[in-house]
Amino acid sequence: MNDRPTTTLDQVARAAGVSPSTVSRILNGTARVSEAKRRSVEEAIARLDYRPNVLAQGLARGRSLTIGVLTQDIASPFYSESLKGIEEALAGTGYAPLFVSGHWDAEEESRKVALLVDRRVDGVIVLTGMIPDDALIATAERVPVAVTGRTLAAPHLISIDLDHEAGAYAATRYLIDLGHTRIAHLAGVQGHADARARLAGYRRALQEAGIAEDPALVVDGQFNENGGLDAVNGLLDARVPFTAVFAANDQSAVGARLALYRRGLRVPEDISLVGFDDLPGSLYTTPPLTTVRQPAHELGRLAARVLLHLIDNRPAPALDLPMSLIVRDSAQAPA
Amino acid sequence: MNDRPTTTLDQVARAAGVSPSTVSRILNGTARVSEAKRRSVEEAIARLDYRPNVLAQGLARGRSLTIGVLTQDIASPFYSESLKGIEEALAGTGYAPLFVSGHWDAEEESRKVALLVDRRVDGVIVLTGMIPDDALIATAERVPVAVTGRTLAAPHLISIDLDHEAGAYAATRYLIDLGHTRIAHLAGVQGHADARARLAGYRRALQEAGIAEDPALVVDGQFNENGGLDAVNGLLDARVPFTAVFAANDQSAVGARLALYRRGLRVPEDISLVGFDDLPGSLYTTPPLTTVRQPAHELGRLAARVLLHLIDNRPAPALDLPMSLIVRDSAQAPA
DNA sequence: GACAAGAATGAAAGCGCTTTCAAATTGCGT
DNA sequence: ACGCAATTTGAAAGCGCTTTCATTCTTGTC
Repeated sequence: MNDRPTTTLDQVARAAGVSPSTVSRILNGTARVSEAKRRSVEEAIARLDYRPNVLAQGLARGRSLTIGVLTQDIASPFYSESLKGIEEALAGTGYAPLFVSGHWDAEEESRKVALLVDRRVDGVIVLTGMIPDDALIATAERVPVAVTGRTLAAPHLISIDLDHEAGAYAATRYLIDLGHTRIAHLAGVQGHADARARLAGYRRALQEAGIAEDPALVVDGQFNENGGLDAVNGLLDARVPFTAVFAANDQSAVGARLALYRRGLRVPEDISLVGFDDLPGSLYTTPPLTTVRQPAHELGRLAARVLLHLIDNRPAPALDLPMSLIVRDSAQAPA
Repeated sequence: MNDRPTTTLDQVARAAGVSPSTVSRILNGTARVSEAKRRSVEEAIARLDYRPNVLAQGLARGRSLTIGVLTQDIASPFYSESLKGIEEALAGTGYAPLFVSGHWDAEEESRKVALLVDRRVDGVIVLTGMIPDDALIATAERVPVAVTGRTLAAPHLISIDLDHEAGAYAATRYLIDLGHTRIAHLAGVQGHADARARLAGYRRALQEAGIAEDPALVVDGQFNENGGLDAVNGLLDARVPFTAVFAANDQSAVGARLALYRRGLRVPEDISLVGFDDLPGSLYTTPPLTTVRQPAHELGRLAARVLLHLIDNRPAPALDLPMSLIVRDSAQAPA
């Protein structure tokens, strides 16, 4: 660019015949100012179309009015709901969210968090992720942090976790109560905490029902469509008998559903299917998917609110968010 | 926060026994510096764990290294692909994207653009939207703008548009070539330019094929799942005969598909279905959706690249991106 | 009507960095 | 060994705003 006719606070001050301090005071309501000057300044602001430079304000005040948000994939149907929740919670507070993606890579996540810190964000929200606890605790020494998907306590750090184990238990239990005993599980990404917890819930439900776990029934679903597709194909090819599948997330459930469709297996008449997450789209799959609802949107909202409280040292609001089974049409009693 | 032990460039300079200018020069490679000082400064930086304050840099240089991105809904499956493309194109350039959402409201879009300008972003990308052309041209006077979804020419403003009419024509033509003559169209949001263009393409294909347009066949699909669902239900309830539906976007196609499923109508055996957009999920619907591919990801990438070129006055790269019909399994010749 | 207390205002320093400008250093030719 | 140009370096002035501190102007009080 070449031509940028930005008008500054000094110009406004001069135009209004007052000092810069006065203009600043009026802008921020920092102190009482005589009606006459106020009017004259406001007039000058309007006339010159003056807009404060947020960067300069940030530098002077030592706060950027920006919240850094580390997500894994900005296009992930699940996390983007949380982003939306964050955006919503921040709307009207003056803070703007700065989103960065870690792509499920601890290294990259660390780099991105560093980027946020370099930009002097006033707080950081970490939506799950593989970044180690210590790294998080360390950044919490420089800037308040709110993290989801793990339980962790440290100064200037607050964590919000949901009970994935319980959610998975409820889903599996539901299938068992329907009469299923051969329930396949499409497990999530190895090493991912949520994946582990969901598997554990699946196991506990089986165990409580006195159903011996068949290792052949738990296969890798990768948390994505293609993984679910491959997993079910594998099961079918290996002729492992099953009447239901509990997918570790909706995306792999959708993949599973397609695999079944291709083999001419009907859902839920031949095979019952239950997912996890309750993505917006899961309401419109054929048939609509029975799934465990994760309040992604609320989670984002809550994380943002909690962080704001942390930033100005107010006591944090309540932190519990429920998981709930949403019964739709993709599961029924086995034939 | 209370304790923030940020180390500054001055401290580094003092620790290394040089002037701040020298440190700055080393940091930015702005000028040659003796090997000895360089080493000493680098050592000090490492020892103090110094990280430049990007805000301060921005203020001093007059550029924030931030690109503002106006999208409509950060959780939209379509636009988030573009966001990802933008993120990708910006990675490694030093620029970070600042995403804001306009929610398809001209007013809100304007406010959000203002917010971006106040934050002194170095450029703005507008992903479609309802904000009027003049408003865009006006902001282009303060900061370079790249806008998609419309054709517009102005200083410091570049637009990238795709040929929606042609895409819709191709989709409709495909159905006609398959032998369909009763083709319903689930139109997009009223007043939305893309919606209009797609409707026009549908009409042109019909016309060229000598098929008289039946007004009863074009219904409002609202660009979303529920709209598609309602639209098809309406069609079915009104007993309007049709053998195929061309939805103005994939989301409404998914809704349509569910409506058909609920009525026991098979896709594609009974009704053929074609969408528009090629969302990531459309590959996994049952059956996989035949649709017009919009290169959302590439569009984002291109917009970002073009903007970067605009920012430093380099000639812009080529701007054409193709729409293409992706044939999958949701359409076939009528029974 | 004089004086202390309070309110409104401005001067100036500073936030952390870049960059111009001038001074100090170096190298080189002769 | 000397002078000049080419380098390297530092001082200092911003970038646009906030905020402390001191000053001036009002009030209210006796």
